[in-house]
Amino acid sequence: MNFSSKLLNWYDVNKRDLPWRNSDNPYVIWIAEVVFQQTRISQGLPYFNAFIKKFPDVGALADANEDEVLKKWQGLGYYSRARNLLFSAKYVMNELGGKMPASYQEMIKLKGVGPYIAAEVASVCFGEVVAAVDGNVQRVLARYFGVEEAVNSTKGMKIIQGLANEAISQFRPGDFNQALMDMGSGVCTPKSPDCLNCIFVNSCWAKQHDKQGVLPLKEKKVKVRNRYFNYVLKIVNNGVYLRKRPAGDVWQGLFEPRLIETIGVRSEITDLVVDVSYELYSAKRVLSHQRLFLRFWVATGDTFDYVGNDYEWVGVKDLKKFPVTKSIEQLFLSMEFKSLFK
DNA sequence: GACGCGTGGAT
DNA sequence: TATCCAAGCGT
Repeated sequence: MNFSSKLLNWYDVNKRDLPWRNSDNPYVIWIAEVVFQQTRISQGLPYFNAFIKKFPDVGALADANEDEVLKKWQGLGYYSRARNLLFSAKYVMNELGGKMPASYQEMIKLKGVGPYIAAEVASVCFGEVVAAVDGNVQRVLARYFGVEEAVNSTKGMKIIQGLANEAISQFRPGDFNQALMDMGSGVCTPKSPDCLNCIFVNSCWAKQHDKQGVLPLKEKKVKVRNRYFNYVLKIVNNGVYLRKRPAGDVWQGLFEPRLIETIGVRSEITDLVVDVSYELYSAKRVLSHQRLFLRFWVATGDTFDYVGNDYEWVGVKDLKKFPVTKSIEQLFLSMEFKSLFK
């Protein structure tokens, strides 16, 4: 039995029961693929469900404004995904007469849809024989076929794509793609793969050569940038003002208290922010591409120019009210100030 | 092709 | 605690 048939037999018994698995609605599959881009199932699942509930079809999404969409995305990360979804939904309504694309070539024209998502939607929804190569597929194929080229290099990606194109089922391309993903997610995992329970234990190149802990090879890391964020809280009418973060930076379009960014950890912040009652909390938060050092302050009195004119402040009616208690600390600890807007 | 983009779980 | 990294894509 060939690779594809064996894989599909395994999938028929072991496929995961996920909310979008029994759907061939391209809108639903599209949303799912975007939500779970670089994101674990456990982390994205509640967001996917809430998003589909709030925006059940492409028309509903297109009718939303950016704040509404971002609100459903808050806490998930990679916020340009949400903005691209909205942009593309409007594109579908305005340019495609409200009808979702019906092919790989049409799908990939959507902003935020690349080769992987286009192939996934096309194979699952339209039965197109196109291999969807993501991190899972890279790993499974690199190990099974013994690809020793770095999978994130151009050469390595072409090799993997070629192997996937050869292996894909002509009859069940969508199931094939999802089966490889389930295999990579549950059996052929990045660390300590479950080789003894793998159907390919006797034919996997990496297993035969004891290289399953080494493959797939990857090239270098991205560098991390340090930044220092000093948040200054001033309680006004039992609420705190938030601003919308500007374009071209982290947390774009989300809300935050008054921010003073410094070059390093600076004690002069007390010179900038006069009449500070106390430093509420000091912490650092590590992102994958930036290391943010966050410090929180509480300002009292009128000497601190809280309502600056350098950015858009939110109206008083939208303020979340809370007393100056430890709850603020917990609010910041959990970064929930991003979710103040209900 | 290189770089930027977010969060939370695992080790 | 520090590091890695998980269903990619846009610029």
